[in-house]
Amino acid sequence: MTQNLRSMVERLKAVSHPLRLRVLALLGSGELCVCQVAEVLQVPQSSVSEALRELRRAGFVNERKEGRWVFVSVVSHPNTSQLLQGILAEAMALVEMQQDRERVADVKTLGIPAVCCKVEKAAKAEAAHV
Amino acid sequence: MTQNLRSMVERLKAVSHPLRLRVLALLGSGELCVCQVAEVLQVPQSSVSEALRELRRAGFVNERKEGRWVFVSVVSHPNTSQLLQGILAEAMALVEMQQDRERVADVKTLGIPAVCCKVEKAAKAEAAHV
DNA sequence: TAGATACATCGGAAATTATCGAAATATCAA
DNA sequence: TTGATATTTCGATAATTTCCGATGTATCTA
Repeated sequence: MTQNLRSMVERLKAVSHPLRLRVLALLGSGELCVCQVAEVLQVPQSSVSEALRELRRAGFVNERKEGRWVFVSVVSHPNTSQLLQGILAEAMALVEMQQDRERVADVKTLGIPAVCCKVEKAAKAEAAHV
Repeated sequence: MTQNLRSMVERLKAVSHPLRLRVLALLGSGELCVCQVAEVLQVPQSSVSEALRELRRAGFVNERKEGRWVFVSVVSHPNTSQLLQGILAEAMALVEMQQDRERVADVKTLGIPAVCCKVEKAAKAEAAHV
């Protein structure tokens, strides 16, 4: 709101990208840490990190550090512009996003250590195909 | 609505561009012909034409041919998605757009011939700096 | 018909963006 | 401290986008 043309275009560019829009829609269901996002979307961590950087620059997501982990979420609704609300609502309604949400549910029930910590993740994977 | 990720990204890309967003916001105030848009924004006709092509592909604007002129307008509101409404509302509120709207008022009162037809336009320009 | 003109498309060089492995940074745990 | 690890930043190529003059197309008028 009350911004200029350039900044509005930058904000729109931030979501004009498949991965970045997927990440935003994913966070629409609640806070996640970076490795959870990478796990759900099955993309390199560096790509997720860069996507989040752009979404942060656009003012769409917040970050919260907790030790080694960085938790990201959509900015709180009082400050949310009508623009973000419209984009988020429509993105979350996409068919592709429902699959992502299913994977989020799994990842959340497993918990962060099983998803993000290498050793526990490896152990879980091993147990999966005995 | 009820679209896929790819098409939503394409629609967002269509407005992630200064000229295209300006054109959309301009049409938010009402129908104009292509040459009026070019005159108001002071950009080459080919650029306006290309901008409108993208906005049309994205489903944001309609066209209506009348002889040599092509009139363009924002798609009618019943079919308008929440996404377009949010983008249009925010774009029309930008400071840059108020200046554009002032120029639109001038252009509309002059009428299409004085703005678009080369001979009348030249006569008007000549009269302006006698 | 011929000329004028509103608009669309084309060409193609310049600028921007995407992508992801590799290296850097920061935090934990032993 | 040393090693492990979650995340960010860097590098560098590939792909895409931007931009506008030149050309093409369709419609008007004389």
